[in-house]
Amino acid sequence: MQVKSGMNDKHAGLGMDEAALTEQVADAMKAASRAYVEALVRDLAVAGYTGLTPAKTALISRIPADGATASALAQVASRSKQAVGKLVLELENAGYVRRIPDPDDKRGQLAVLTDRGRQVVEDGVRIKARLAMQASAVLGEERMERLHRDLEALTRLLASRF
Amino acid sequence: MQVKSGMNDKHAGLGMDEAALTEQVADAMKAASRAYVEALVRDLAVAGYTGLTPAKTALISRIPADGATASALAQVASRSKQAVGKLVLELENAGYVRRIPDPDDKRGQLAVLTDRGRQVVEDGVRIKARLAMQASAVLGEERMERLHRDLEALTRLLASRF
DNA sequence: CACTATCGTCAATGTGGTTGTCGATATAGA
DNA sequence: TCTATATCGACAACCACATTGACGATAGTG
Repeated sequence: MQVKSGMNDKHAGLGMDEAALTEQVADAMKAASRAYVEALVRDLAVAGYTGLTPAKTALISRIPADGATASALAQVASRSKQAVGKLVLELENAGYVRRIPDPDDKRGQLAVLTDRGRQVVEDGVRIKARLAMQASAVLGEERMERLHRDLEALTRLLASRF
Repeated sequence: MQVKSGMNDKHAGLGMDEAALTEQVADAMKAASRAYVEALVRDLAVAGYTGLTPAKTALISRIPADGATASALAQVASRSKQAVGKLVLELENAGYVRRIPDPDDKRGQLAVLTDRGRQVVEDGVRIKARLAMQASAVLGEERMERLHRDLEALTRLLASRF
């Protein structure tokens, strides 16, 4: 926004530091998001739920009780149909999901949770709640919310800067 | 930490919200870090530097003026030698890097920047500085620093919780 | 009935990474 | 000096995650 003004010289000494700062922050964002997902997957593995990956855990938690088509899941998960189809297949092989013919559409399959699938989703919610409590214990809720807001503000800035 | 106490009922109404919060924050962290890297790569592409990807931009900025071996780069970039070797090869094909025999070690190759490679690193620094300025204009430096600290605190929490 | 949109799948590709293996060279120890 | 052992970079295989394009089959609309 203030980029138009030619006051580059003023920041000459700080330019490097500021650049390093944002890049470090970007690295920190990536590290933190990875750490979160890995903690979730690891805790699930500890609880006995094997064969899960970050992408699969993210997808399975979005399967409603009455099932969903791959296309519907693709929409809510912002993924391609192909990507979802593959993940659903792997979730089926791992025993968390069963695919049944869609009674309303002979083209489609309905992905429904197995008993084990329902269990992993339930335990996933518990694990996420525990992670949230631990995070709040360290930062506090207010700080978590500000973190969330600031991250979204940065995302908006960086994305809409086309 | 407070997980031992059995006061789950007390948070019954908030449990879901808190869980959703951290997951949303994790998504926000991922989105923001992606947006940053994509902004960088896109700005470089606009500046005429094609054939670059996030991983390549991250690596090329770590190549010192006098060059480095793949193994040395692997260490500073926390990647495997193979991953670095592949990226260096692609950077060479794109014209940003040249590999010369290491005078001190007949086994190794030295990756050195070409003129174009030096240019892309320089312009990358400028682009990062601009991104940092824009970010500071939105959040302010203090808020950026707090963001950084909080992200690192969360990463520590999630990683050392094994 | 014909046309078009959508269903899920196949194939190919891209990006970013891993482990294991291997010949060649470095280097330290007996 | 000779012999282990460590390291260099490369090859192959593989994994995770995602994309686009094409396709047959079915749905739905005019």
